[in-house]
Formats: sequence, structure tokens, C-alpha cells
Amino acid sequence: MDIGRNTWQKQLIIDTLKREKNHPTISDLYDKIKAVDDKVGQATVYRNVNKLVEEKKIKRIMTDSGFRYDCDCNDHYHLECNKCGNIIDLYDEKYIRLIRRLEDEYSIKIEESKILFSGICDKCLNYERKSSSIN
Amino acid sequence: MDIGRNTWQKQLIIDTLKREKNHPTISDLYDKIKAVDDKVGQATVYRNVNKLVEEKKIKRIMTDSGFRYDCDCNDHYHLECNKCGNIIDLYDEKYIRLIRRLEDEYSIKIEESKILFSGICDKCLNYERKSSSIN
DNA sequence: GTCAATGCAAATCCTTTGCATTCGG
DNA sequence: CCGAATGCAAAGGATTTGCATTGAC
Repeated sequence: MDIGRNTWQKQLIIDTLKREKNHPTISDLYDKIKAVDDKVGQATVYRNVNKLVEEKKIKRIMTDSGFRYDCDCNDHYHLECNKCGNIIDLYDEKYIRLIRRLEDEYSIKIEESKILFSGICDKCLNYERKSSSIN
Repeated sequence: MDIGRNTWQKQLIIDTLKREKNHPTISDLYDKIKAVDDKVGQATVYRNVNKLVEEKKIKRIMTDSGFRYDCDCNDHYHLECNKCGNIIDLYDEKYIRLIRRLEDEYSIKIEESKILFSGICDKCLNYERKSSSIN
């Protein structure tokens, strides 16, 4: 649980990440950080974000458009919308049961899960329905 | 469903992929292919594998160690073992119910799912148990 | 004062692209 | 033949690394 030395760069990176709810890519994050102080180096952002992932303070999400980061460490799923590209969070109260069932059935231990669905989010689906009812 | 022109390179790539049950990376695949005929270019492998993914003939799995490919297109989960690094398949008869539940609850449409667990596979877990009972 | 952390630039890794050439239909 | 597919090499993009310097403790 060593947090290392407390530099303002590290703090800025953590703060920005916590404020960002939209599952940013590293370059999203880097842009936001540079807007606040452009003296922060890219390598510093990479190094700190990687360390945060290792320490399990944040989660790395692998999408088709590259890695994204999520500071919500509760277990949940993600949906990557094929229309608008946004990533939305899905919480599932039966998640734990799914895990237990798989662990039992396969005699394995599941320590972490990366669950990414792709499809169409509620907003885009709603928009689609309206459009098709007009035409 | 256009399969395009039937070159021996394309056929070799498809055959190798189908024979490979171990979720190979592109470079695993490339090595195997070059062992058969080293005149196949890397770009050809990339181009063909990408096309197969687009055509949904094979699946792309995103792991921490990069992209891997799976020719089993039935819906299933994967477990990446933190000990041995292997990726094993998990099939779940309740998968469809999970999808339906999420679709209903969030008013979304799920078209594809990429589900990757990490943890410890049955072999490594079994080995661990034996070791700890000795010590 | 030490040494972890930083900034910069170069290096590395993975993947895609441009283009001349080949070869399947 | 024609043009899709290939092989090569070069380009591209994302991430990491080497190293001198800075600054947290």
C-alpha cells in the first residue's frame, strides 16, 4: 500500500481521473491534464496510470478503440455503444452468483472480471425507435 | 458472405487458426504459419485475420497480453490464468438469461460480448492445494 | 543529501498502409 | 486479362524506456 512520494503531478492525475466519469482513454486524460498544466509529461501520465492499475485503484477497460480507464472499482459490466461510441455502466445484482457458479463448475478461482458488451445504448435505441416510427 | 479469392495463403491461415485451440496471439499464429511456409508475409496474416473477425468467422479476445483469437464462435467466457498464463474456455447455460436481464433492465441491445475473467485455472489451483497441504 | 519521480526524446512494439507484383477466376 | 490478394518495406500510433535533472522527504 505504498503510495510513494507525493508529487503534484501524481495528485493532478488522480484528481482528474476521479473527476472523469466517462471512461477516458489515456490521451483523453492527458489532454485534460495538459489543459490544467502543460508541464506534465506524457510518460508521467502513463507511469502513474499504470501504477494505479497495478495497485487496483482504478480499472483498465479494453475496448476496440483501445484502453480506457474507470475509477469505479465496484464490479460491473460495460456496454460500448456501436452507434454513439459511449461506454455505459451496467450493474447486476446477480453478478456474484454468476461468479460462484462458474467457480464451482470449473473448479477455478475468479479474481477479476473484465466484461464488455457491445451493442446499442438506451439513448441510441430510443432514438432509433422514434425514427423508424416516423418513416 | 463473399469469401474472395481462394489463395493458398488464406487457406493456410484459416487452417492454422482452426487447428490452434489455444487462443493464439497474432505472432503465435504467424510463427506457426511461417514454420509451414516462410514466404507468407506478416501483412497477409494481419489482413486475413482482421477480415475473419469482421466477418465474424473468428473472435478477437482482448487480454492484458494483447489480442488473441478464438475460432469457437459460440458464446462463452474466458479465464486468463494468473499463474500459467493460459486461457481456458468457460461455457454457461445461463448466459442468455444474463443478457436478457441486462437488456431489459437497461433498455439496451447487446449484440456481442467480450467476457474475460482473470484468476487461477483448475490445474494451477489443484497444484496450489497439493503444495500447501505438504508444507 | 538521497533517491524516487519527472520530462524529454528516443526506442520499441504492434499494426496498418502504399505500392509494385503476382496469380486466381 | 483484370483486379483482388500478396510481400515487402516504410509509416503510423500507442506505450515504454534511458537518462539527466528535479524536488519530496
